[in-house]
Formats: sequence, structure tokens, C-alpha cells
Amino acid sequence: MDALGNVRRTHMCNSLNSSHIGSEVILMGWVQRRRDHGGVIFVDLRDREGITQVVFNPEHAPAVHEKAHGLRSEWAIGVRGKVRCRPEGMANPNLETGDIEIMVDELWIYNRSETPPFMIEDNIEVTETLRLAHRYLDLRRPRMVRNLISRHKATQAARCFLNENGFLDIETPVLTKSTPEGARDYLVPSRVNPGQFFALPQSPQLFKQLLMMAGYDRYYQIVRCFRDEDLRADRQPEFTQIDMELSFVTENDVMDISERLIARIFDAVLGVVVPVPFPRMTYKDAMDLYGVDKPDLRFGLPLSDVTDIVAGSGFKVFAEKAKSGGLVKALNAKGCTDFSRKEIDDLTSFVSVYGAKGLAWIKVKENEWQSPIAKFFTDDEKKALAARIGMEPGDLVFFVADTAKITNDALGNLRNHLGEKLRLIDETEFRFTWVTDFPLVEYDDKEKRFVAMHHPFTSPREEDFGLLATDPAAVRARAYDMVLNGTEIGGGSIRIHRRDLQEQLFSALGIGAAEAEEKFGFLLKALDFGAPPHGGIAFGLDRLTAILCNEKSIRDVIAFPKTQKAACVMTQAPSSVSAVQLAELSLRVAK
RNA sequence: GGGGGCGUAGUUCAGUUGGUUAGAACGCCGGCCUGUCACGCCGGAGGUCGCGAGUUCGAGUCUCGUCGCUCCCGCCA
Repeated sequence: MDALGNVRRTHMCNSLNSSHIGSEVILMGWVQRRRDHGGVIFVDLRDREGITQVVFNPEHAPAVHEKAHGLRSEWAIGVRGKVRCRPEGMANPNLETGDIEIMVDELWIYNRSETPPFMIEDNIEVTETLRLAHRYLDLRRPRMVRNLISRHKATQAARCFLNENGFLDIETPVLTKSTPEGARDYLVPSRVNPGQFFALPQSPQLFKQLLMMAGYDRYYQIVRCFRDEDLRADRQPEFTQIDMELSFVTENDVMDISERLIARIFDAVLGVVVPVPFPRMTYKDAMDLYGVDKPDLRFGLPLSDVTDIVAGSGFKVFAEKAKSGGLVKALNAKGCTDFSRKEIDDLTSFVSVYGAKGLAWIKVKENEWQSPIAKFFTDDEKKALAARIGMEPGDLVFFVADTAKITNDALGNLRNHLGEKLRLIDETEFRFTWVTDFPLVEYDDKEKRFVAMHHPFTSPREEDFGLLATDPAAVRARAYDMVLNGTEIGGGSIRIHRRDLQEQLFSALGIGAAEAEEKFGFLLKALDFGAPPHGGIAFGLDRLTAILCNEKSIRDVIAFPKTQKAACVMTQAPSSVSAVQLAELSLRVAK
């Protein structure tokens, strides 16, 4: 194998063009493809930036040509030669460097390669396991390179913007304290303190609040967070947040700077101008109209609440739900009156996943309703339904009658499903919205108590303070989520900065004084020392980058992601450890 | 914890009611080829049918279990 010696590359593979014709260059990279014509040999040489065609000609350099016969895919090589214009008619318009080529005078072979288990190119069809097991090869593919470059551009744009706006990048601990609320913690045993554990942070929430209390107004960090919960296409056990916190601000200040941050990122990565400010809607409106708290506004199909209309109807399923505090809503699939029985059956099983027991439907024809349930309604009820739902000939209207949660879940997700199925979504569009006025707490049926919807440090709205003791569910939070194309890409709130209010909230959440002191005593204490009003937000960098890269899974914008079993197929982590290691940590593996 | 999908050559897949020697394409290897860029032509090698039981004269195919990947529900303040 050739050693590098004093040889250094002069250019990257995509940086050459006709202006370089005649100059001698040295390129280093990998063999993308070899086309051996017996005489002349063409090699597409690839590096991170692109591809240049290099030519080995037996008349030009016989020994080098002979050596080039042995080249194979993914060998790491270097070439020295002159840039030349390709012969008449031989330019390749599909290649950035397609006007030129390198006539090679010298070839260095740095390393051979086994035949890769998949082709190093875009649009391959292999199982993800294979890609992940050979991630170092997968990451050579142009698409993955583009994704990671986009991610880099996003974080750089964020850093520049935040630096310009007076934010300080401050690191917070990765080994920290386990918190009882929220997601399951990743735990790290302490050798020095047998039987005791650190937790990896689910977010730097408390530390960034303490930084505000310490007077470091305007903090940011691009920070890894950990949650030991089951994975999804948009959820990894470790993920990255763009985390910010500001003092002496209100919601509008945080939302304003967030919009400008995101606009800067979109400009830097895509060159897209994002208009600010973003529209806002309340949580209630989002749920009413779309059934979800992160609506995709790229298409219509709003939901209609028809509970009042059907409450007195002869259709018992609807009437009973309506009278017993349930919710009956409709989704008008405009122009879908020709859906087949099978299509409707498929949609019925789609909503059953969310707990809906059924999916009633009405096909609106020119002079009649074709429907198994139409006969139960009086003419007045029909008129009211038609007006409320905006029914017109050609429409297909779906109904779900259940608890508010199930009805909204089912129809909200059905709406998204239909948006895709009916191709109502313009994939090139970016529709941002803020969702505000979330409930501060929600009732947890399993735990039989109220739990914080955001986190227990979120400030309630001042005018709702009084309800905290009497009707917690009605208290609105000073929280805000940034939603893009149906994905929550960021969320934050104005925090509580007064001890009495923080204690009241703990109490409403069923966290007693003793427990609050044990778990959050340090925070309560800090609130006693002139804690300023403050608030912040955190953006999910992985989700944001996935949208910027038009990827469905965040795994494709993370260099080394975990599989759905929260494992790494390349390193085989997690793995068992030696008895010695366990003993040092005072740990035993349960039988 | 639950539901759906997938698992056959290096890769992507086909494989009939259970029946001879498990096929194709791409890739790989060898030969030929001086302007290709998905180069071309000729030839060749390559299989623990994820793993383990069971049914059967006989299992890639049927049954059960198990492992892995993936999508979803629960979960994810």
C-alpha cells in the first residue's frame, strides 16, 4: 500500500471545472465505479463533496494504466494528473464536473476494500439493519452526506444567530439527578457512592432555569438529551435539542426570537425565506378544528363538532355518547363519495387503532344521503348537520362518537391519513403555526392525579391562578409549541419564578411538601434568592433536520442512530459487562 | 406490554395444492474490449431458505416457539 508521504490533495472532487484546465492537481478519495475498456480505463473518484472522472490511458502512462486495472469499488486512492477538457461530445451533463477529467500521471493505492454489501449510491433498496451494521459505508452515500451537511448548516446557523443576539453557550451536566416526573430516566450507577445513581438528563430544564436565576440571561446549548422510552420513526433514546432560556421576557419575546432563529436556519440550509411572524392558534382551536395539538395546515378537511345536533336524535350510538359527556365529531372528505366499501372498511380499521369502536359515514349524493345511519335523523337534524359540516353532493362524511380523547385522536389522525391518501399535501410547502394556551395539567387515569402537561415548572396564566386549587384542568399554561407541517418541532413556556406559586403547583400535582423538598429543594431554595421572570424554548434538532432534508425518519439525519430496540447494530451496544465492573459498581444482574 | 409487516445467493426478490439438482436481476470473479459515465460482449463462482422444535415417506412451503429489523398503539411532563 502506498503511504501518503509528502503528497497532499490539492482539490476536492467537485471543485474542478473548465477554469482549471491545464493545471496539475492531486485528488484523493474512493473508487465509485471503474469502467475498464481494455485500453482506456475510467474511474469515478468520489469524496465528501462529489465526483470527478479520472482517466488512465495506456499510451499516456503505461505503468500507471497497468496498476489501475486492479482498482475496485471503494478502494481508497490518490491520483496526480492534469485537468483537461473532455473530448468533443464526451461531456457528462449529469455530473457537476462533467466538462473536465483528470489524465492521470500517478496513482497511489492507500487501501483495498472488500466488496461493499450494498452500493454506495442513493435510492438503494436494502434493509436498514444492513445499512446500520455498516454505517461507515452508508454514510458515504451522497444522500447521507447531504443530510449531515444540512444538519451542520442548521446548527451553525443557530449558533451564529444566537451569538449575534447575546446568547451564551453554557454546558450543563450530563450526569445529573433523576427526576420523578415525565419520561423514564437512563440511569448511571455511581461507583463512589454504592447503590446510588445518576440520571442522564431528559433535558437541561432545571439547570437552564438555575442559570437564569444566576443572572446569565440568554443561554443556549445544542445539547444531547436522553429518554428511556420506546422508539419511533421520530423518537430516539438520545436526541439533540437547540435549548434556550431568557430572563425578563414574556411569551411574545420568546416566540419572536424563536421565529427569527428558525427563519435563519431555513435560509441557511435551504435558501428558503420563511415569513414571520407565524400564525397562532390556541390549543382549544387546534383540538376543535383538527383533533390534534400539532395540526398540519398544508391542507383543509377541518372537523365539525355535531354533539349538540345528534344529542336528541334517534341514533342511539350518537345520542348516548352525546348525553353522557362524550364527543361526536364529523370529518367531511370532500369529493370522496365514490370510496369503495373496502376503502371505508380500511379507514374503519385505521381509526380502531385509536380506540374508536366504529366509523359512521354518509355519502352525499345529488338528491339523497347514502348511509346506514341517515334513516335515524329527522329532516331538521339533517339540515343542521348539512349546514354545520358543509355537506355538498360528492362528499363523504365520517363520524366518530366516543370520549373527547378518542374522538379527537381518531378523527385527527384520520384527517392526516386522508391528507396523504388524497394527495392534498404540497410536499414543498412549509406551514408553521404556534399552538398556545395549553392546559397546565391533565388528569392521569392510571395515577389518579393531575400531572403537568408540559413540565411542573410551567407558569399558569395569571388570570387562572385562582382555579389551581378548585379546577386544575381549567388552568391555562403560559406554554407554546412551534408546529411545522404537523410536527411539533419546538416547545417552551414562561416558567414559574415565585416559590409560593411553585409550591401551589406541586401541591395541585399531588407532590407533598416533603417530596417537593427532597426532589426539587435546590430549585425552591433558588427561587428564594431573587429569581427573575424567565422563560425559554427547546427545538428538536433531529425532527427539524429531518423536515429540512425531506426524510421520514430522524435516523437518516443522525450519524449513528439506535434501532427500534434501542440498540446499535454496529457496535452491538448495549452489551453485558464483566463481573468485575459490576462488582465495582455494587451491582448484581437480576435472574 | 400489545397489534401489523418483513426475514431465501453479497443485495433486491421469485419460488405453484408440501415432491427431482432452490431460480432471476444486479453485484462479484475470470477473459475480451481505447471514450465510457447504469460501458458492452462471453464465461464462472456463489445458498445453514433467520434460529429451534413439531407434523409428514418428504418442509423454503404447514404448525408452534424464538430472535432480529420495521411501522403503529400504549408510553414519550
